[in-house]
Amino acid sequence: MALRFYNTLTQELQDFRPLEDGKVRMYTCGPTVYNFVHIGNFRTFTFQDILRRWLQYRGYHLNHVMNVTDVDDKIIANAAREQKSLEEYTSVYTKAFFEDAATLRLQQPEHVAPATKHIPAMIDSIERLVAKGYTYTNDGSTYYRISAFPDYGKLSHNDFSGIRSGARVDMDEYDKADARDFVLWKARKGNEPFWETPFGEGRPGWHIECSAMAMSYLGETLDIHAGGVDLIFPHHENEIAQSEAITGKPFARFWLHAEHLHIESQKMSKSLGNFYTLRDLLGMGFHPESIRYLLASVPYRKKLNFTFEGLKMAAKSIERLRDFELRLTSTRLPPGRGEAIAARSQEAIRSFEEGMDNDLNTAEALAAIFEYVRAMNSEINEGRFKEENRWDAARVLEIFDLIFDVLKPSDIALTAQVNGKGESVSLTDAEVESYIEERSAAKKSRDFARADEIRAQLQERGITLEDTKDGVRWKRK
RNA sequence: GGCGCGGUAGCCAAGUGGUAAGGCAGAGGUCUGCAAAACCUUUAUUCGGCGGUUCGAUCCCGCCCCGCGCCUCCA
Repeated sequence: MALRFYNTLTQELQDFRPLEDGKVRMYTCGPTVYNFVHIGNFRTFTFQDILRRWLQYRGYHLNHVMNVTDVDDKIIANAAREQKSLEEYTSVYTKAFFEDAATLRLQQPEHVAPATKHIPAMIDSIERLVAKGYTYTNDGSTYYRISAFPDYGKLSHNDFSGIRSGARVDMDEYDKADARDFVLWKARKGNEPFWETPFGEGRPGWHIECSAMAMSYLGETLDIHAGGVDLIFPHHENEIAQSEAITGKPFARFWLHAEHLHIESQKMSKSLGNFYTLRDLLGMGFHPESIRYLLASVPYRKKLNFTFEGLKMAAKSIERLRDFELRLTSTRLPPGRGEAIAARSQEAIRSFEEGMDNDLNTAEALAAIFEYVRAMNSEINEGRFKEENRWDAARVLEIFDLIFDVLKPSDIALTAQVNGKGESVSLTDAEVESYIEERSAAKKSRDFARADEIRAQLQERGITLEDTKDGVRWKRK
C-alpha cells in the first residue's frame, strides 16, 4: 500500500504524491517565542519530526520550512515589561527552543524563518491583496475581507455564508466589517516596535507571516502544511484565504494536524499546575528518549494522555529494545545465516513500513518491531539465530531507530546519575569492569554473599549486571 | 447552537463485516547459586449503551450516554 495521509481539507485518507516527483515542499507552524515551549507543543513538533523522517525514508528530497513567530502582542508586552528589545527578548526563547528540540532529537528543518526577518515578503503579499481588492482599512490597520473569498471555511468545514457582513452591520461602529475578518497589518501603537510600509507604520498580523514566508521559500503551492489542531481555525483557514486570493491556486495540497496532549487526562493549564516544559521533566529525572518515545508512540491524530506512568512505561519499552540490541552483539552464535530468519527480518521491515505508510501509524509500526524482537529472542534461545543473522536484525533496529531515534542513550542519561544528595555517583567503564572482575572472583570461590553485595552496590549506582552463558553483561540504567 | 474528534483489558494502544495486534503492569513456569535478561503459559467470550441492516458487527446505519477540541490568542 502506498503512503497515505489524512487530509483535513478533504477529511479523508489520501495517497500522497508530491507535486514534483521526488521532492516534498513542506511548511510547518513553529513556536511563538515568548516563553519556554511546553510538552504539548513538543507533541506536535515530534509529530512533524516523525513526518520528516518518514518522508525522507521514503526517498523524498525534503524542503521543509518552519516559521518562528517572534513578534506578536504577547511578545511585545513581555519585552516591554522587561525593558528589552524584541530581539533581546525573543533570542533567549528561540535559543531555548532549539536546544530543547535537539534534546528531543528533532531534526532541523531545511529553513527556519523568523517572522521579523521576512517583513518585506509580508508587505509584498499585503500589497497584492490590496491591489486585488481583498482588503479595507480602518484606523490605520489593514484588514482582510473574508466575504471577498467565497471558499472561506473550506478547511475547518465551517459555513460562514449566513454570517457575512450585511446591511445590519454598520462599518462605522466596528473595527471590522465582519466579525470574521482578520487583521493583515496592525497600525502602530505608541512605542511599540513598527515597520514602515506603503500602508502605514505598524506590524504584521499573525496569519500573514505564514502565507508570505511559505510562498517565498516554497512557491505558490505546498505539498504539505502541518500544525496542531487548534490552528485549523482560524490560522490555517486565514492562510488559505490570503494565499489563494493572491495566487488563485491551491495553497497546500495536504493539511496534516496533530491532536493535543493532555496531562493525566486533564487539559494542560497553568492554573491546574500541570504545565510542563521539557526542562521540568528532565529535572524530574525523566530521560529525553522516554519523552520522545511517549510522544511518538501514540499516533498523531489521537489525543495523547501524557502521564508519569506513561513515561515509565516508555522507558521500559525502550529498555526491552536496547536489551535485544545488546543481546545481538554480546551473544555467541552458531556460524552461518538462517534463511528463515533473514526472511522474517524482511517481513518485520515490511510490517513496520506498512504501519508508517498508514498515516504514520506509529503504534502499528511499533507492534511490528516488538513482535519481531520476541520472535528473534526465541530463535536465539533455540539456536536457530546464526552469526550472520546479526546483520539482518541490526538492519531492522536501524530502520526503526531512523524514525524513532530512541535507542542511543542521551549523554544526560549517562552522566546524570546522582544520589539523593545530588552528588554524581557515575562510574567509568573501567571502574565497572574492575568491580565485575572482583565479583567473578568471589563467585568462583563460591562467596555468593560478596558477589551479591557487589551486584547490589552497582545496581544502586545505576549499573545492572546480567550473568549470561557468554559472560557477564552490564548496562547503565 | 455550529463544526470536529474520541470512548477497545489495571494502564497505554492497534485493528477488521466473520468473531480482538503490540507495550507496560500482574500471575504461574523454564533457565540461574540467587538475581537479571530471555522464553513459554496466563490476563477483554468481549470492544460506552440501546436498537437496526446482515447468515454474521467491535468494525455499517440511527438514537442515547460520557469525555474532549475548535468556533477569541493557543501545538
